[in-house]
Amino acid sequence: MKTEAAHYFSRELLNWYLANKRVLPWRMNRDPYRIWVSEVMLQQTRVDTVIPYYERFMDKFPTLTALAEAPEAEVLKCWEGLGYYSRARNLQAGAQEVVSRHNGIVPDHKESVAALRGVGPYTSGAIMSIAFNRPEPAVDGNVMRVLSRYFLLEDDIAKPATRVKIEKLAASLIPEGSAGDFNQALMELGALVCTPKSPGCLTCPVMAHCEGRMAGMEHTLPIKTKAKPPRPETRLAALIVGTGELAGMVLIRQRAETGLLAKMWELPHVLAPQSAESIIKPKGRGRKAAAEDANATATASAGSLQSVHSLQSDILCRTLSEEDGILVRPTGWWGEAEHVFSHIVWDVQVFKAEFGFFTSVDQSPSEAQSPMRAAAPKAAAELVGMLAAEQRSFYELVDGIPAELGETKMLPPNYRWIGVQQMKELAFPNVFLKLLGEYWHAIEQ
DNA sequence: TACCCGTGGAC
DNA sequence: TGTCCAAGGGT
Repeated sequence: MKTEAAHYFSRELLNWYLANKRVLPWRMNRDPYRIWVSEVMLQQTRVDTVIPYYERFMDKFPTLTALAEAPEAEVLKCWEGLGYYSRARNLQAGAQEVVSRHNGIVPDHKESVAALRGVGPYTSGAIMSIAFNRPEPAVDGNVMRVLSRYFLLEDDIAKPATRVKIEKLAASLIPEGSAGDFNQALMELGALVCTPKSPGCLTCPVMAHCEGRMAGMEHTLPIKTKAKPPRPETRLAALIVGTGELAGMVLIRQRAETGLLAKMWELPHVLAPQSAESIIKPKGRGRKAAAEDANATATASAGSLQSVHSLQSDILCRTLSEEDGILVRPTGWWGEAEHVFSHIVWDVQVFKAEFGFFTSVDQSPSEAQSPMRAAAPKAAAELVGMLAAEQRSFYELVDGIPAELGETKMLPPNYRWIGVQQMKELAFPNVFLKLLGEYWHAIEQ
């Protein structure tokens, strides 16, 4: 059953959309492949951000077959900077499924589309309605906000059950024969008028019967529980520069096939142990205050930030040898960068380092020669003490590596030396794109 | 269910 | 500067 208010809502919204819809590159036609790519890119991503990526992507992979047959690395490179990289790999996997299971034609069949990799309830509904005009709901954050306000729904939209409920409502509102336009109208209204912060009720085509607005609740709806704040992590990264024949090159590594930033390239880095992190970032304090603390502590003990950096670079090199089996020696602190994920915040401390062997025995740290040892903050003293013995033998090992072995034979399979040119071929997360960009720029001078 | 997955813009 | 959050899906 459909109430009078619902009829009014659907009609007015649809008319508004037809008169006000934006011109967007994925609205040129109703090619299911083009719709599909746009919907995946638009997941958790703004229209303005997506447009240039979409243009480049469709230019490079104009057809579903082209995408299915492309090297995965090229797809990932095309997605570089857009985030949520599993979307790119799942999209290609989905395209390959269409090739193998549906003769390369996106099926006009709800269950088949929904079964494709990376296609969930929203994307399935979007493809079915926009490309095939099938009366399926496509409920995203916009739709939940618009309908929560219009029908004064106080369900928590962060809960999956709420999306299911709103899907049923949205399905009941689809006007005969206009599923694609109506679903896009709901999202367009949410994006342009019924916005999260300051909804433009005065220009809203359905203001007259909006229950949320009539109750004065347009600013409090929708109800949404707050997300957990991201956990902070200090990452110790190595900018390992080549010497001799490898001068001008940098050592990078590729991440694992699953998980965070899967298959992306990066500077080698390790998680700073809690004990070391707490020296720099006392609990519950901001980074700035923490840095001042570190300064103050270090100054008081006649060491300075240098001592903290020395401790960190020792941990970095030791952990890198343990975890990846590569032997490097730090040559100094290089820089810092922040990287914010949905659930983690990285404070990346970058240390310059050299690979493999060292010719000068004088560079070998010892109790007497390492300023960091003598000057380490009290909190670090214990940790330094524990590490000292291992540390000495570690550097003795590093110093003993012959040059030719160090430079060529001892790279793990996921490690590569690159010059500035390979940056165009390999996909990096933004933080390493930025850091490496700064490095190439610096050595140009 | 509750996490895990990026990034940038707006306020 | 911090906070929210954007056309979500996978596990």
